[in-house]
Amino acid sequence: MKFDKSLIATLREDPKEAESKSHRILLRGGFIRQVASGIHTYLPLGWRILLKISNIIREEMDGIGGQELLMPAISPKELWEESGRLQEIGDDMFQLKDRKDREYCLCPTHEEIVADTARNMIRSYRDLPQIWYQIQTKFRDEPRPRSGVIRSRQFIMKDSYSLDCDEAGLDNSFNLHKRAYEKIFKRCGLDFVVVDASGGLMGTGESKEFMATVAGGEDQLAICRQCNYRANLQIADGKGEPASFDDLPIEQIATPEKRTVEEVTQFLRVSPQNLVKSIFFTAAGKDPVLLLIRGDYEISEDKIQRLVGHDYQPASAEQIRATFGAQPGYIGPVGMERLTIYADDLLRGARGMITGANRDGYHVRGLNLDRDVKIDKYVNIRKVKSGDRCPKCDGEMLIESALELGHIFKLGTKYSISLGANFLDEKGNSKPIIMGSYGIGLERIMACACEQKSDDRGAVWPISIAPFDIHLTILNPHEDIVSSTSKEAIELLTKAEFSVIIDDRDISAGIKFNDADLIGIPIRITVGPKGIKNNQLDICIRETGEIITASKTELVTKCIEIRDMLYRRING
RNA sequence: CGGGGCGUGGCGCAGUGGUUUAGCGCGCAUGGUUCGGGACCAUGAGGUCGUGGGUUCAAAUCCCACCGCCCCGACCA
Repeated sequence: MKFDKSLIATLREDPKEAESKSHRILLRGGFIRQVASGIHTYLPLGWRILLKISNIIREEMDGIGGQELLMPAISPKELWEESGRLQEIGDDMFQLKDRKDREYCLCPTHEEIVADTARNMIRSYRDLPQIWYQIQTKFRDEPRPRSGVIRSRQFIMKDSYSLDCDEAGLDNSFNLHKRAYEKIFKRCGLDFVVVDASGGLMGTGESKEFMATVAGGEDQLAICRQCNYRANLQIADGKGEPASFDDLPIEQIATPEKRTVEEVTQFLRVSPQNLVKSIFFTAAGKDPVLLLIRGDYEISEDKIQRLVGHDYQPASAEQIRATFGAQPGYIGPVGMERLTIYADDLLRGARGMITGANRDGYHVRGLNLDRDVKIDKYVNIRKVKSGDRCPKCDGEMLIESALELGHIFKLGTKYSISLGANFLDEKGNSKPIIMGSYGIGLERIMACACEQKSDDRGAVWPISIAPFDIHLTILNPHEDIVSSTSKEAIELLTKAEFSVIIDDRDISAGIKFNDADLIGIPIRITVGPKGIKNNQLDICIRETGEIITASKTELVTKCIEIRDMLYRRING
């Protein structure tokens, strides 16, 4: 492909809207173009990367017996009402009407369509197991798209779905996906870890996330320094140190305008460990719960929702005032026997604690959990913090920021039951199909490669997903000797099945080199009059900056060597 | 949804009530000189100053409303 005839517009300056590394590089290098918030055009260079990624994914999905199909991006609203997810997904769902006023959703994922297909096509245990997958555009009306392509409202996902007769079959499909995913991300040249994750709205079954460790990622992981325990911070468990203080009689103390843990600890000159935070959760039509946690920890909403249900949310200030007779910041468990109270297990037996007095401007001190409060249950509802001990091996836990590349879930029967996707087993009994669902964000792989592999000059694409293998930079293209040599080189390289982008623009060398660095093709070959005089072409490896010289006759062999070396570096 | 910021040729910006045709750098077009890490000269094209209303003799500039985009937070299969 010729550079000057292609739709590549590199920008000299960073576009002002781009903040994250990947967003800057993708915009500046002409890989993507933003059309609206969270909605992008993938320009030829970016699209070639996404196609390379798709091919790797296809190979590995086909390798585990996946069958590729394509479901519609648009679907009748009723399907989502049937599964109950219209309400769960809420405003994140893009919706539209046709000319007859019939209502549709733009699919954010496809469990409902899969279950609908299965209920019509799967009859017998003999039809199972199945793995269906597609590579398709998804829509989610994110409240805040960010970081370019990392959190967008329209994006490409490989989603697959497994259908099995029983749990053992699901385990098998799940493990097949786990291994395929490990191969996929490795082949894309990324550094990643597999962590325990929360099913969220997908269900409560086992789930694993494939996380790339990057600075400024959207998610946080708790990772043990010693063993292999690693989990999404939302669900991670850790051992903390219990803390207890002097046993004193309970008394009210004035804490005017001191609401937050920080304000109260400063005002009373105590440590955050000495405080008990009270968090009130409510759900429509259900009894509210009061949750207690020590001041030096944050609650994990995920753990709480697992405990009480996904419909529970933090209460509004009005609900808090109505129940406790005090403003948020001054509420506490004392005298609230009529409420269900769950306390974090680190608070078990704690004495001499400080908490809200259910009176504006006052806290109580000398709180003894065993003596002064009726705790219904002690459970772990806190987020791990750096320095906590690993639940498996007691090693030190670290918190790292990460980017979610893929997520695999054991759905079980959530969708097959709600949509009536059943099969007949050997004995002729009708049973719900056991499902799993498995997603990979394609643009996130592309962005992640930027985040992890680029340098201050621009992108450094892993050769497996690079838009081209070779960037041919032709200097002084009008000199006959240069043009004839470069023609020969192109012919040789093309014959050897390299994909080549050819830059013979009549502009200064520096621009061409800088563009090549920015675009980040793994191998750059320079053809110029100086080299030709010495019968040599320069081959530059983008990743290392290493320059290897080759004569025309050696060119192809050396490029093959370098390409193989770059692949070995990825695949080991 | 809360807080902050920004909308002026393709990109980055200046101009914040009164110099006739709204500037600058980059890019773009034409011609010429250059040519191994963002060269130079000359000429030229390109703008409803986000949108709508208002104030004024006069608005990119002041006021009001709306829209869009970015960042932090809330949220996030």
